[in-house]
Amino acid sequence: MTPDLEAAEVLLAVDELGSIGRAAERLAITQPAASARLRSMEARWGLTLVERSARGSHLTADGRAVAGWAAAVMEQVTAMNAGLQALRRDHDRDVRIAASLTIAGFLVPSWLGALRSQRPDASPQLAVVNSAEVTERVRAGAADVGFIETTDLPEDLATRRVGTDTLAIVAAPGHPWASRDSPVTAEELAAEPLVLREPGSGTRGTFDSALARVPNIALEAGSTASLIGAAQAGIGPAVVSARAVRGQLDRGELVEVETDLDLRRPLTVLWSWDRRLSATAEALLRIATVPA
Amino acid sequence: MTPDLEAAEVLLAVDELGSIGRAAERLAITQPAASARLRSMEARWGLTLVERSARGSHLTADGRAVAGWAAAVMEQVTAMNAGLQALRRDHDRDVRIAASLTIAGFLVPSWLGALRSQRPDASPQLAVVNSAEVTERVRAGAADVGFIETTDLPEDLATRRVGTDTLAIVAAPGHPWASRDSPVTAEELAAEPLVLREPGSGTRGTFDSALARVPNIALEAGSTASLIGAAQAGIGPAVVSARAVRGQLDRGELVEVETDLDLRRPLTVLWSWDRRLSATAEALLRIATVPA
DNA sequence: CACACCTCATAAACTGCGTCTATGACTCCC
DNA sequence: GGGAGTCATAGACGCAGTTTATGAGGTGTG
Repeated sequence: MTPDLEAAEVLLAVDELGSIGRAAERLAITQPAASARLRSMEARWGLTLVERSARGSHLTADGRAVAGWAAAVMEQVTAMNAGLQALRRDHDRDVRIAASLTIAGFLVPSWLGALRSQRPDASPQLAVVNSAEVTERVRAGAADVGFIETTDLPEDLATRRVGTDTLAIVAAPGHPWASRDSPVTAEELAAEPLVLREPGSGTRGTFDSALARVPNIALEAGSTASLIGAAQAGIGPAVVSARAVRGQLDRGELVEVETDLDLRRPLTVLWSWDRRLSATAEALLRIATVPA
Repeated sequence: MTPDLEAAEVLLAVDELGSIGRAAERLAITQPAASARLRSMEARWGLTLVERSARGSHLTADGRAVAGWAAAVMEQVTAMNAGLQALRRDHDRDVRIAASLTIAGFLVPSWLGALRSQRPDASPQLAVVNSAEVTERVRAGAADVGFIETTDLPEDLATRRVGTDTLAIVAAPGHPWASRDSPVTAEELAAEPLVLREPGSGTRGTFDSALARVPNIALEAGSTASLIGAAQAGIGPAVVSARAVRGQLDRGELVEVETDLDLRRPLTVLWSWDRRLSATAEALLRIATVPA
């Protein structure tokens, strides 16, 4: 089901280096091994991805398309690895990060990747907790920097805006709202049974205050994946971070429903005035607060 | 370097099914195998991802974060597989798709994934060629549907808007433009040596006509990856599809430069009036033209 | 024009990882 | 206290992918 990843790595290396042998060297395997990986991938799919010649190898048109997809895969894999590495409770860490689930899921791994390339020596530590707990940890010094997605910021901590998260209302393609032309109003939203995160989460807080009413609950769940699954299953429209459903929207598995409500919320980084940030923490801050 | 993918699959299945044994069943392996995969992943990273109990297993907080990242990875893998499958020159295919590189790279695989889930029997065939060639193939009947990203549409074919692609001007963080507050003007763009796609590509065509001048070339390359690499290396600002650099922007490896120019362009699907579309082709069309 | 140098492919042996079968320990619940 | 579920452990097996060693083909050069 999930093969070819090593082969895809070879493909990318060949694209960059122009030769199977040098690609092998880069990946620290022998040339026949690299060759075999490529050949088995080509055989599996019945495609010719690489044009071999006596003066090196270059990708075919198909190969270039596949390389593009492979790069996207590798990007996610790298992000996951960066996240995993940071999740490890380590001895000599450099930056202790606390982040809420949404930010940890969709932004932190990218930042960690960038941090790692800027400062290979850095060993960040990541804790994934809810927004309130993030604030608490930063205040207590258990985390050096914290990332939250709530609108009300603590007064006693240093804050800086790092971006915007937009909530999306998404419905299965068969849902009546999927084919509306007019935005859904707050009244309608309050009347419809919805699929929501649990109270206490930043996502839910944002939605509740934008709605200014008590929502009607079809299902409450703690993980984004569950919400998405429920919406797809037709249990009801779900309210989730737009970033989390980009794939499903592109694929037409879910449809975004327009609304009157302002569902944007600032993403904020927190740190304590009292403690000075390490150089690594400052670098992370700089990466995160890139001029959007 | 790229391990744990099978372990990540187990993790996702455990999250969904609540038990290692049932996860194993879903993945068509035995329970000890699934257990071993998980344990080796946990050992590798020094984390506890799954809380085992006599009444089943559920993810820890760390596990939930990892599962989110894993889902993103699997999504890309699925997209790549769908693309690979469609790339295969097949005998009994159902829809022959032609798409330009940008669309093939970032949208088609998602659509194919959705198509596959709607019509598991479908066997789409994908050709990745430039915009002019796409039109030609549809006209000649060598492709059933074509996707292009140029503004001038052929009069003799049926067309429908499927979305918008926005070009982004991106520069390395060290580049002077990276820290500007004012948009870059057409004059400035024309004066600066830029990293661009080759003439004839849809991307280049859009840029040239928006610029309405002859650009100054720092480097011309045929693949998006090369452009990105060149921009990161500081050879000059690059002009690429915004979708292609989302990761680099999030990670702060590149910075988007604001501009006066309108760099949006419609994405269009083409087909021939003469030939009737297969049911599968129609389904694909419906997926692609989801109400944005 | 021949030789050196690069490319990639082939062949055979080996290593080891991951899997399966079989079993056991534990917890919960009736 | 038995039964039904959970997951872990142990040992044997099989095979996939690797390495080393070699060969074949094209390119360029003195």
